[in-house]
Amino acid sequence: MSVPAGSVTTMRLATWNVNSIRIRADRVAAFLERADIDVLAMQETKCTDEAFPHLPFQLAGYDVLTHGLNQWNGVAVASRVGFADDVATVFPGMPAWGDPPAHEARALGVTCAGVRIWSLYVPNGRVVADPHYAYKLDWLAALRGAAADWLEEDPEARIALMGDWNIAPRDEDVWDMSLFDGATHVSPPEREAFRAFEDIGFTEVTRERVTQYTYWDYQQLRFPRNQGMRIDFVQASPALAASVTDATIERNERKGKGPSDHVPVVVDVQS
DNA sequence: ATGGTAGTCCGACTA
Repeated sequence: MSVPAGSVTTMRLATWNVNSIRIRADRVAAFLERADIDVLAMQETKCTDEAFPHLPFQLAGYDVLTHGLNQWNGVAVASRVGFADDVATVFPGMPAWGDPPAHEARALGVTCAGVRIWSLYVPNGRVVADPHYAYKLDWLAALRGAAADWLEEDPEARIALMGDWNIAPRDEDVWDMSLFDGATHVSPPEREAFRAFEDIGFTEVTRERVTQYTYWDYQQLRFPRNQGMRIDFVQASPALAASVTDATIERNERKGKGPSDHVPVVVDVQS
């Protein structure tokens, strides 16, 4: 980014659950170019670091840092403004899962042009009675604790917690609340876990700027009927939230051949 | 029409 000193420039950040990057790399790279994105946080890449398709991103002018262990989960960040060397694949206190317990590939922290980006794939939870649900709440509580510590260390830090939160924080974030009675994504404890980021100073910066679902199930003609959910969000630290100028949800990316079931969420920030 | 969608690695799991 070569600009005259003193001029105001903006940086476009985006997050997108790509639901397998190997079958969608060309489509994702084309979106980055078309939408003029500087940094993209991806979730559900569903591939190992070795298998990640870097070429389409390189051709579009992006470098990609990846964190994938197997065919499940997987996160990555593509940047055309570079990366600092402070890369993290877990946040402090992040819960492990499984037997033997291990950290899943659900978080990737990188710094791009002074913004600390966390690409996050919050555990789904499945059903309220499932151990995955408790894991989800533990994971969110640990993330909040870590984020509070980062802000305590540096109150001016520009931090973006962006990704697939697997939570619909408000009733209007699902098309029919009666169908979600007793389900995950809308339960009070999940909603409180999401809201509680406010208490440590974070602001969800897309809500006040755009109204749109971010996810439509592949089944039951959910997209043509606009029966979706809003579950992808950007929680910004105070310094970053203050520099946000716009936000969009790229609904058109759900159309056409071979879409992800999620669409990109874009945030413009002053650099 | 007793299925239904789409991804992974290849009958089952995840979302």
